[in-house]
Amino acid sequence: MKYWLLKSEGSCYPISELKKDKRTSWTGIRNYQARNFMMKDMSIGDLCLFYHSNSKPNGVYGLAKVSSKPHTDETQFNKKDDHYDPKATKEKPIWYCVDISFLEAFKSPVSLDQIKFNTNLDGMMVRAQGSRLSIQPVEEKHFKYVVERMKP
DNA sequence: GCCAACGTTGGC
DNA sequence: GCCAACGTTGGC
Repeated sequence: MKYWLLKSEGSCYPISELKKDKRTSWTGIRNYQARNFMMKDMSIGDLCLFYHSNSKPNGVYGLAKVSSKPHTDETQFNKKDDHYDPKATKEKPIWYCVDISFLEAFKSPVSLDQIKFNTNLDGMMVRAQGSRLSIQPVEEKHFKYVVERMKP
């Protein structure tokens, strides 16, 4: 069992949308490191912190679970999609994604400020300056601590 | 809206 | 393979 943090722009696809959809394909990832996490390291049942960036406040808004093996991200072939990649072909896809399922929307988010100033979360990747990676591995102790709502 | 950090591209 | 230029992300 592994733990992850998935970033989404709050205005783009918030946890409330995932709650409605129940399940979605995590498409549009166009970064090799993030893609490789999905292709090689994620397993069905892994738990994910659902993080909103560009929000007020930024932070973890809920939980999701990996619910499929990696498969091709169809948006790479769609010219009308924001994430269209002209270099990708059906024969040689470049981008992959997994499906995730809704687990929980927090009543109140665990804000980035709370995460930053809590010594129990020292070393958590999302705290690092300039950390732009949209899929991040999370240590079990950090995951559990956030889920327990920052209580000791 | 600004801008620092960082990933990607492309010329050499 | 280097690195400058450029585009994007994301916190503020």
